[in-house]
Amino acid sequence: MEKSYQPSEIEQRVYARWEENGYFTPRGDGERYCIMIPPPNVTGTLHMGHGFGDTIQDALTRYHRMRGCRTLWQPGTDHAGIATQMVVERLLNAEGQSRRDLGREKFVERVWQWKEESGGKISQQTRRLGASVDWTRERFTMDEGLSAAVREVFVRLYDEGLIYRGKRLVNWDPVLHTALSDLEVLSAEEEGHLWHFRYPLASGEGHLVVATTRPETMLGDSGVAVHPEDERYGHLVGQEIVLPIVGRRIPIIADPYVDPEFGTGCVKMTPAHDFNDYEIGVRHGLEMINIFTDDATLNDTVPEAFRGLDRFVARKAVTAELERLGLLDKVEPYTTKIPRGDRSHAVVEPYLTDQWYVKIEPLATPAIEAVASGKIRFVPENWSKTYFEWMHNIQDWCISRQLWWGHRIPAWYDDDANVYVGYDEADVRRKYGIGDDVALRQDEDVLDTWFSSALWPFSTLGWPEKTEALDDFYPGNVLVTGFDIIFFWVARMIMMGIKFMGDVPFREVYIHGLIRAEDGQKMSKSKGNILDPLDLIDGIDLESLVAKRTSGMMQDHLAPRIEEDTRRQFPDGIDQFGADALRFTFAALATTGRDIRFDLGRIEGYKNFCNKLWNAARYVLMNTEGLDGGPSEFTAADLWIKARLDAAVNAVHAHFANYRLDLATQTIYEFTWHEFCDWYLELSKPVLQSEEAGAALQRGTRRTLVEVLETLLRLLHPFMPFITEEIWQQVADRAGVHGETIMLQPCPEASGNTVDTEAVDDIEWVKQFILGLRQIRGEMDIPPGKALPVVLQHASELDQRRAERHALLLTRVGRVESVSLLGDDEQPPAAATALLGDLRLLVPMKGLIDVDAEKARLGKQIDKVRGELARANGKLANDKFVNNAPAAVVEQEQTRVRDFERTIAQLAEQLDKLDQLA
RNA sequence: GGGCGAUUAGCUCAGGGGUAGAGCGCCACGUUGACAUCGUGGAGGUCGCAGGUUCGAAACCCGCAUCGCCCACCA
Repeated sequence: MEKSYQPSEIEQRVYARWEENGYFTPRGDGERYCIMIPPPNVTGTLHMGHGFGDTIQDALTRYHRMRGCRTLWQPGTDHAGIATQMVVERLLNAEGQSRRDLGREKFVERVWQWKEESGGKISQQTRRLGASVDWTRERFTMDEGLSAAVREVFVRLYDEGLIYRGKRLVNWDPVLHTALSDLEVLSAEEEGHLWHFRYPLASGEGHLVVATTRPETMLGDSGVAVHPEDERYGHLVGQEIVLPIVGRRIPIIADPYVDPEFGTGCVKMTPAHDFNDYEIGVRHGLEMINIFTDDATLNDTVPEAFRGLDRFVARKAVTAELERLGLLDKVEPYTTKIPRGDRSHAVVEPYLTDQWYVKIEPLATPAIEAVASGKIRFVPENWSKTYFEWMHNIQDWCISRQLWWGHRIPAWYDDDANVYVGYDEADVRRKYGIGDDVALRQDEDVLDTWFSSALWPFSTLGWPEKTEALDDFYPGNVLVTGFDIIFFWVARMIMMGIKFMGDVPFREVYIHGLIRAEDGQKMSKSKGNILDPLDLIDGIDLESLVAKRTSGMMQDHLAPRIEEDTRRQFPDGIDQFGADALRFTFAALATTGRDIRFDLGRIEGYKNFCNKLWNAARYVLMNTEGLDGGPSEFTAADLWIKARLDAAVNAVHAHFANYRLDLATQTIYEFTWHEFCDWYLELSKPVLQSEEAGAALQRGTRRTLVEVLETLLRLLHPFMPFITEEIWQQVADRAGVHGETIMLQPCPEASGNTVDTEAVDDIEWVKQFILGLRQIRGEMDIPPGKALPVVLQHASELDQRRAERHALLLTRVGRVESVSLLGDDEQPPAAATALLGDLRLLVPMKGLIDVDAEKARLGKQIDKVRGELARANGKLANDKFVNNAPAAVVEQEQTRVRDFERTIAQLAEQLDKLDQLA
């Protein structure tokens, strides 16, 4: 074995072997276990969020596979309609072309081509993480099979009246030229203005003042609303306004929506371009005047002078014109929420168009019930509140998008604009009895990407065909995802799963946090603070990192700043940490909080942990060569480490059951480093290296070394698959375990052996003994190599027996030169002291130890214990405590007081002795 | 406006009615036969603030402050 762990040499070779041998495919006839991967964008690259989610899912998958489950982790990718289309359009633009130049068919071909080019990338990156997904079942949301599922769902929902087409106000993205769902619109506060305009009354006498943040929309006004009980305006309701510039007569209406306290209490109504106005407009039969084109430039319904103007240009023009007319009352600075498309960042326009909708209420009701009844459990539980909050206020889902990349809507129109929905044109003709003489053309629109994602838990398993896979793996066990897509995806899968499979798509939803940069900022390209999981695995030099972070920037002016920050934060680039260290870090950070700051210190620490494990394995291998099956005897240390291992195994199982992977990793780390390496390996050395220990004892220790290591590797494997496989291949045979791969070995279970408490207590005693000496050594500046004579005072029979029995350990590990007993009537020598209960360890000074230093040390210890004693005594002096606290607690407190007093007495006595010496 | 969360060691975070924890960092010492990617010892905290419940609160309850997120939204 290499002297240190070199991940790069191992990982890719090991993964290739797993994949070639088909280890990721479900096997056996154990209980079913299934996780559906949240499909990443097919043209995307792996980011920290994927790394995190994949790590959690892989740990769960490997754990259950090792527990004997017939396990499927279903992989695949999403066509990501808007995102992908935008990327390809940008590529085209760089070539000086637009998608319109190409035409729909050519463009879609081009996207497929791009998908083929880049589509494998994220899958390759997922492999680098060690993800044990079943690649043979990899799916893509636009595969033929999944597309069939989409059509099936659409047709069935339509036939049931749960999908309808309607002309309504939608969120329109004037840059991408498509409708968006409510979820794809992000509102943020931006600074603007509030304009107050005078609208003259048609009677010729006076005016009303209305306020608006969007002056240009006044060209589409079809009313002015006041509150019904507003006495200032009551007499005007029913009268008319002459809309300035346009000259249209529009009514003054009364509607309770209006807040009389705000502004003047008069609101201009633009029902075709504002969601609230639309509602009111519908109630009052106001005219819906669409003043925009698809680009959000003014159309021909407005006065000629304004036609063709962009909305923001029009805003200035309208304001100027009203001012010229003397109708501008005032302008105030005003901060308001501006809705923008989540992809294009263009200001979204409420726009009247024909779109397809899913009638959501009938689907939402059982989906709410599924969570309320506990059929689906959120982890952490809190997220169910978020889910309910949204589901109770859910609106019909706009599913049509005016894009070219996606699932084309299976609807056809005849020349009279009648709609027919079916699987394909032939089906439509059959279904509706339409002859070949009638021309049909298919709807131009595609479906929202999330429509196909919503079917993922069953479409990937072959639905609507009745497949074995569906029987096997629906419903899945757990969905692992970030909270940002609970609405987009989780809720919709639940609705569709219940609707079409008659059962929920998964039993549990594990929601994890967002990975943030070290300073708590969101990682983003424009901030230049992105960490690429692959760079953490492979390492990257500074120049490459700078180039990567500053290239392809949307805003070039940020580049120098990013370069500077990057050079400061990573003067030497990023080290190679390996996939195991990265995964372990993710798992260790998977706490219940919302966001996770990625800490480079942690990954470095866990890389060291890999190295620690590697070297522990080297030690074990060096010492177990030629281990035979002869008779074995076990030392107390052997029995102790097995008991500790059992405890760790049990804890890890419990933590998995609660999805507390952070605690699971912590348990393993603690056991591996601080029990197995720090103590057991050290305690094994005297046995293996000593001539006195018999062959049987040595064999027992060697056997224990290799068996504990082999078990530990299996326990750790879900988190660190590569290094554990690599070591296991060399260790397994010696441990008497045979198999092709650690992946398919059983997960460790506690041995079920009753704990040998005598052995465990002995070793704890030995540890305390050695720790006491080390403390003296450390604080007294005694060279660690210097063997110390130790005098035992107040040694019980048990102490004496232990000292004899474990003399070898004390000598070799504790560097004890000799152990002698002090008789009750003997004067103790001047010595440094450590306490082990009643037992006093004395290290005679003999010029070794500085008296003043030891006095200072004892004084410090006494102070510390006195503080504790005072507190405990305070409690016991309190009658209320003594009378009310449980007896066990009181008793415990009394015991502590006795211990403290004894300790202080012993230390004080020792201090006295040193004082007399002076 | 409604909802959710956070506030614990220098940093990143666990914990949770009865003794304040980890990793990293820091200080000192160390070429001990796995490992200097290491070992040994050490320093370091009034658990955001103020009330309440309790014999006992860092933990439970109420309020406040600061930070963050989600949803809705007054033109």
